Amino acid sequence: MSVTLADVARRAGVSPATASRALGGRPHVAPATRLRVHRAADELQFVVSPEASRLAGGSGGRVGVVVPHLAQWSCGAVLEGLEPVLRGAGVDVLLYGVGDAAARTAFFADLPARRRVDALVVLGTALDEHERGRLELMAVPVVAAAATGRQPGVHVDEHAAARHAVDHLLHLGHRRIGAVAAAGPLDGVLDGALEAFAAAHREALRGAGFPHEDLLVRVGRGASGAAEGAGRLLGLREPPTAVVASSDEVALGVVRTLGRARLRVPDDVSVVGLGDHPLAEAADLTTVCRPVREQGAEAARMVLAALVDGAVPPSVVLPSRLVVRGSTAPPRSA
Amino acid sequence: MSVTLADVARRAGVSPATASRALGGRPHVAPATRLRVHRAADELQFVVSPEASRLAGGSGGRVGVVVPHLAQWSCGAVLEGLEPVLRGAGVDVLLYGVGDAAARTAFFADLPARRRVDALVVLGTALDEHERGRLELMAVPVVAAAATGRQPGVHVDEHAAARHAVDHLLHLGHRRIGAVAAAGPLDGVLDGALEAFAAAHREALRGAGFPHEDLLVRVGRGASGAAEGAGRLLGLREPPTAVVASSDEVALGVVRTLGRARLRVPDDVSVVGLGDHPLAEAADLTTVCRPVREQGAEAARMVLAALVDGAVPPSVVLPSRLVVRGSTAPPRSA
DNA sequence: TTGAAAGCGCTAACAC
DNA sequence: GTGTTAGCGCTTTCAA
Repeated sequence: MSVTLADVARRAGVSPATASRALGGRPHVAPATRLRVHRAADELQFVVSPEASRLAGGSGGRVGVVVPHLAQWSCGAVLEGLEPVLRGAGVDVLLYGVGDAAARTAFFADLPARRRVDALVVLGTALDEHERGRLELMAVPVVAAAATGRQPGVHVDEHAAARHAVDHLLHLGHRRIGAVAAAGPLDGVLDGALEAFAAAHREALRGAGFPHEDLLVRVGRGASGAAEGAGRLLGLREPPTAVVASSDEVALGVVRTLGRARLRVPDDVSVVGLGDHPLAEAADLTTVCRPVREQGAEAARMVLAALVDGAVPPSVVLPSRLVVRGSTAPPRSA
Repeated sequence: MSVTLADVARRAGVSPATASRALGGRPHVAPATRLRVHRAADELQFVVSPEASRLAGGSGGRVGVVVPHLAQWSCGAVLEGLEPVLRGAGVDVLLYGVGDAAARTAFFADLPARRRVDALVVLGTALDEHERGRLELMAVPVVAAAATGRQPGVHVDEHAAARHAVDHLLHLGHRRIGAVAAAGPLDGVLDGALEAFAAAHREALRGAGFPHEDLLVRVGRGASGAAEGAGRLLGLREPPTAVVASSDEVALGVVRTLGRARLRVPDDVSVVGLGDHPLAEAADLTTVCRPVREQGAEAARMVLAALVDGAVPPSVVLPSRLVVRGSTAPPRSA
């Protein structure tokens, strides 16, 4: 079969216990012995059996990541930040997709992660009361990586992000700033984010003393939602000179609809997105960058800490940052 | 501590051995006994310890997924297809990111998956000789889910995909069809895909009897690459009336550059992408859809099969499909 | 059909 | 510093 620790010990001329200590980096091993053991392990291409190790009370952490929409770039980006930190600390990363409702229900009903992971990271999705209760049953630390939310974890201030966008347009001299709110990059799951978006738009305009009524349109997701939103804004008696969208995806849809109506961006209408989608640069879209990768890394650090003392560290809110590109300009009249 | 099998056995009034058989669905257990054991397990909320189970020779599959770029939507989509199939079969999915070169080298050097997984799925990346050798050392089935490639697994015919795109333009009446080849959605890792793209473009034009020299430009990745590509095509003595891009990302960059040059899509120039990016619909981009999700699901089925009989089933090539949207039209003169 | 016993490969006390 | 001993929680012969 496979090479075992006993093999290594024999070859190094020590007992399994010593070999274990040496390989595990634990104290009370003479440097020379440690070296011999390591050499033997290398020669034999030994790798510890995680099952045996854990069963015997060893460390070997594993964290489960609960992901709603893997194909969503932001989830991937968070994972991309998360994974190296975790793996660097020697912990395995288990994936649990809860994309459709059925899978989600099944996950929380069966808790397949039970006894398989030592901690959980929940990406970009708000848990309801019942789900939270189920997770508690696992008795492992849970950290969230999502939009502003009540669960302990790493969040991004969606309200501030939206404010950045609107403030940028106000700063450029726009007064009538439309807003298209559609299910965002996280696909309606960050419901809180949408509210924050609406509130930020209202506050910013009201604060500047400009009207905001009718300037926010709520639409369905996808290309059709964006098109509808742009259409409704355009149909206004006095159409806005600028538009903020609840996500870059929506923003791109708006740009396209504008183009169809023979309106140029940014000459005729400015558009700002939210999220700094990988394609935003190619599309030359002004947007607000959320530090998604960093969010993942930070969440990873939090679980790591939780793995040590069993308690989840205090929540963190990461800042977002305006990225000015070519889709915004001062209004025509200015 | 946790509820153990022994607890369940005691409560059901049987021996651990019987409880194990009953819970494991193995034969030689009286129906009544089986029922009692299951009931006891439910009442105690018992979940087997995977470590102990595996250590003792039980089943409990785990497959590792090696992913180059998690934030790339296509990787996420493949994962989204893969994960439910695997988890549905009761196997855990472990994530191994090999994004940057360092992580990649480290992965193949340390083989951290060794002894931790029973099979491996490699997403969208070609392995070199050495890497393949390292993987072999793990002595587990490996299936690829990538572009056309030599490794056994699930592939997509990149050549055919590019042909769909060019043929569509030819069909519309275009004769001068430019091609912008940049590191695609999988970021240069599918090197083979780029060659297939170039070859398909050349073949299609040559087959139709049209010139193709100078009509293919190879550029760097990112927005600047796309811009450069479009620029070079536009700078030709006789610029193309249509452009195919090696990915939707690049296509969008081309569209943007065209717009800056005051050229309308598709009125002045048609543009086709490759990949059916989630944003392609919002951007109204004609493209070729690769069945990424299905690719993941199929790969999952292959590993599942491999887990049973230890051998990887024969490779599969999935078809791609043209998706006509608003970025293509007959040429002006037509 | 069921139970008893023997490990799977490792780590953690506790002796030396 | 190092070896010895005793399990971790399960599955699996082998006997009953």
